[in-house]
Amino acid sequence: MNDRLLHKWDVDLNEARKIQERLSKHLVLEPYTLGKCMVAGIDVSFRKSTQEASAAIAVMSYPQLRIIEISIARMKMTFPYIPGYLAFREAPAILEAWAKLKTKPNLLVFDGQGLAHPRRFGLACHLGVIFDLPAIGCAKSHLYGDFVEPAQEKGAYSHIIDPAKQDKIGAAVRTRNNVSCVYISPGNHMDIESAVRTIFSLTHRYRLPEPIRYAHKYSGKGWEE
DNA sequence: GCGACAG
DNA sequence: ATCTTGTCGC
Repeated sequence: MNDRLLHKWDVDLNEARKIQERLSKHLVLEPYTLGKCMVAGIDVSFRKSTQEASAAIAVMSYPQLRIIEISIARMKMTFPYIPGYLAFREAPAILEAWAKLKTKPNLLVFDGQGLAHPRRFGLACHLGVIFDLPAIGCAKSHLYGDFVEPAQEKGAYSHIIDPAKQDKIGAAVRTRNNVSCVYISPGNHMDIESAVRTIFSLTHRYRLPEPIRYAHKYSGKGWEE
């Protein structure tokens, strides 16, 4: 964790944008090779009625993909959902769940965008930079950039292009036959091809990679009592 | 002004 | 994301 880059989350939109632009200078895009490690799936669910957020971090061993530890944290949410600023809504709960985690993972998979973002700094980049760990954004829907629909067969993918600079910022990926795409982009210490390759390695029977499936399952399980 | 818009 | 039952399709 790079404590020097921690900042307040209760800010206005102009300040939030400046924080994204400042922290994005710390992004490192580089090849990543998946090997024996601890991989974490991270997801947050909400309760509209109580204005509460529930973050879950599911740590799994790779390549066994067995659950090693689950950390859940609930808290009041303050920041609204604004496309392009998801980190300011979800990060506080994620950081609290992280603090309670015994097993610190060395690869992070987030339920949201990474580089495929208007300012190239989605949720996966923001927390990937703060944790200073390899991170991947794995979103269930598209936010920013142009792409052509990949073939329907598992394994097919096409690059997401930034309409501003015309360069690659991610990929629309078919993880199973005849399912909708997932949108993959680098978070930190990761390049596009490494991110796509890694997501395929973490995906088995379902559309979403295993760490994300478990994180989603447990984030919605923090409401009992 | 119009359409798009992670969770 | 959340609020919700049954229901269409492989």
